[in-house]
Amino acid sequence: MLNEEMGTVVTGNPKQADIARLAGVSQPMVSYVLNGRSNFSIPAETRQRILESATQLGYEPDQLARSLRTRKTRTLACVIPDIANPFYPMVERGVQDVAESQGYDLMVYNTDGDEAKERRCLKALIQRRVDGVVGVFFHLRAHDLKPLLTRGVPVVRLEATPKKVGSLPLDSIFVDNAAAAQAALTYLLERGHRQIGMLAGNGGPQESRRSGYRQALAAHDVPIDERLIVPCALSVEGGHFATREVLRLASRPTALFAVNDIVALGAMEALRSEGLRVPDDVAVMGFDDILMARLVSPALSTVSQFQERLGRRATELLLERLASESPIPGRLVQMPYELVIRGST
Amino acid sequence: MLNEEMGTVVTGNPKQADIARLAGVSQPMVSYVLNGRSNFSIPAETRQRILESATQLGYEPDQLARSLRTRKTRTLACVIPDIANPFYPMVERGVQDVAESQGYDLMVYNTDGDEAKERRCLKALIQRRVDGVVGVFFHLRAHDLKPLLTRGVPVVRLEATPKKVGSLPLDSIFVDNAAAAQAALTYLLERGHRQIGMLAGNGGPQESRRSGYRQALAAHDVPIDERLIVPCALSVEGGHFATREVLRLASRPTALFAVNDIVALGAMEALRSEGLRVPDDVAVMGFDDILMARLVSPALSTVSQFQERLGRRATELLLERLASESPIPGRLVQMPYELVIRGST
DNA sequence: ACGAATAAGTTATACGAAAAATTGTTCAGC
DNA sequence: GCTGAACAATTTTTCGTATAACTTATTCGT
Repeated sequence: MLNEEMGTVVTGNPKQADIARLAGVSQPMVSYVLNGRSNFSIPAETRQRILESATQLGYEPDQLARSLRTRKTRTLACVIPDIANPFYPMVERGVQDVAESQGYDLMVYNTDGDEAKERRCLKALIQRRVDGVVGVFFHLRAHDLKPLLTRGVPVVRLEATPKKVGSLPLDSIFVDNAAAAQAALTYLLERGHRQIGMLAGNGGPQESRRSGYRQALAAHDVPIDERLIVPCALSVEGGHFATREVLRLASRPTALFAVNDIVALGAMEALRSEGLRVPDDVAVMGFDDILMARLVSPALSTVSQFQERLGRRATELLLERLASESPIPGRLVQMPYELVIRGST
Repeated sequence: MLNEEMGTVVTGNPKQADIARLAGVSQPMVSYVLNGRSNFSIPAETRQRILESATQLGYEPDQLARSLRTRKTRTLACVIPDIANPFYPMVERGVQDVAESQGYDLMVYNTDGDEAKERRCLKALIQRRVDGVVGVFFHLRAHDLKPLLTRGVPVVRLEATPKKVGSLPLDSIFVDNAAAAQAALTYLLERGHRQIGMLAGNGGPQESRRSGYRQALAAHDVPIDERLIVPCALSVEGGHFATREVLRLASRPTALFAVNDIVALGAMEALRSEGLRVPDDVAVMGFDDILMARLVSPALSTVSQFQERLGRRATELLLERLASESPIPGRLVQMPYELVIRGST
């Protein structure tokens, strides 16, 4: 298309300068009108002319340029280990919905709980100048997040245990995993189980859940048989395999507590393939309450963490900081869990 | 901290200009060294001085400024209906992995298959100057994507039917859902089923699957009983409810074909609650092969679309365009499906 | 010894929008 | 008639980086 003034061909996107030329005003005038924030009045006729030129050219503002100038990207980041882990989609959805409601877009990073990836991700967050971060970090501690925090980027961590708070813009939102695991175990103990296997790996919230397991047994004066605590990969196959292991023991357990629902499903699969009935021969308890839990049969007893609410609340904390002018000291927010008893126990 | 030259307080992030001052060179020199792309040589000593100054100040490049200048954001967008739908996490993961391997970060948008949200999303993609988009669009057609495409932003659509290709940078990658549904139905027909119910709603790929259902019946000269085609919401509850409906019919089906696995699981739930055995009383066939499918018992027969591969391949197509200097005409790529027979049929 | 080529920089400008500073003009008040 | 608000709009500067274009010595071939 041709520009009437000079006959030059206009490549690329129309910008405010193009609108200005067409409307016969200056570029800043266009900016003022389009953003509606000028401390002085603009004649309705001029305003109209500018708006019309804008639509005529099909103008779309360049967020990059705007962000560079304003130092705000209207972008949040959601850092999680793995979106393919059924626990996280609902978390992300919660984050997304709250972010979107306030006009923020979302970047998503999968770290696989890998330290190198977490660090790479951190660097990307800094360089991209995201406005805020909600994330699950298995390796990065408050100290590692400092480069972000001191640059004024608030972070909300999703945690499994209470964390110390400081003055940096770092909040922690947590479900007390140890207490939740203890509640689950207590239920099994009260149902009369004494030989209870635990399937868990290392890292992340698994430690807290295992310690909840220990505390519950101790509280009921049940001696802890270390052989019943079986290391296990966080997958269906991991649960399957670990269950076969534990069934070989002379002191075969009457109940299994899996570190999460995926592992629990693997356990149920293994039990079924061994011809054992759930819950009559072996009871199974999971953790997380993913969608699948209520759909298997028998339906899986588990501990719900209300993942979507977790994501929503975390993002609310973040947005609160972004809205507030005065600095807010670090906060620690506890979120509820709920023991969900179904057919598997 | 103080700047030695003027005693001014340095707020904000260190920038190249700060490094330059510290190293006693000009800002462009810093840019040249840090990016390693100068057509002229730089003495090792100067280079060293600059690099040291950079690390000393804890410099992190500003992607915003860089993107504004280079017109590249190294950002891809992944547009999907709902990450909480178990079909999509693996797609996203595939996209993410390929994107990451080439140094691209990912923005994720959930549209809920809602037209207004799809349009809002489109606007955001334009304004943010993402480098490319892979997405599932239920409402936006090629024409609607033009604002993106003419601005040079390539798009890869995930589809359920073959699409026309043009000269714009728009690719379609599809699994022939009609053929896949037909294959699933053919299997049921060959197993002797004649009364086969279909649970499906409207929109998206559901139309293709329903038409595959019709074609298969027609090909086997089985008259189509419209009452067996039950409208159904895309959820476990939807499947449950629709199944109860279909069981009320005088001509009760001996098999059910659900439009996706979630609905199929709802159907199995309903059948179980009615005291019917799967597959002996009623066989159930799903679609998608989500993780859950193989974990329920009986395990669900279904049609796999290899979601992760879908996401990976789509992103590869996108990156191919971004890497290529010469324009590439629109492409249409067919991806395989696979009938997965398990215990439910 | 001369011009050309090279080394090692510097200066200037663009990217697009927003914010700050500046220039005119009009008009009220004295 | 003059000062100074009030207004209307313009011009300039800024954000941080990349890159083209230009400068100044120094070296080198002939």
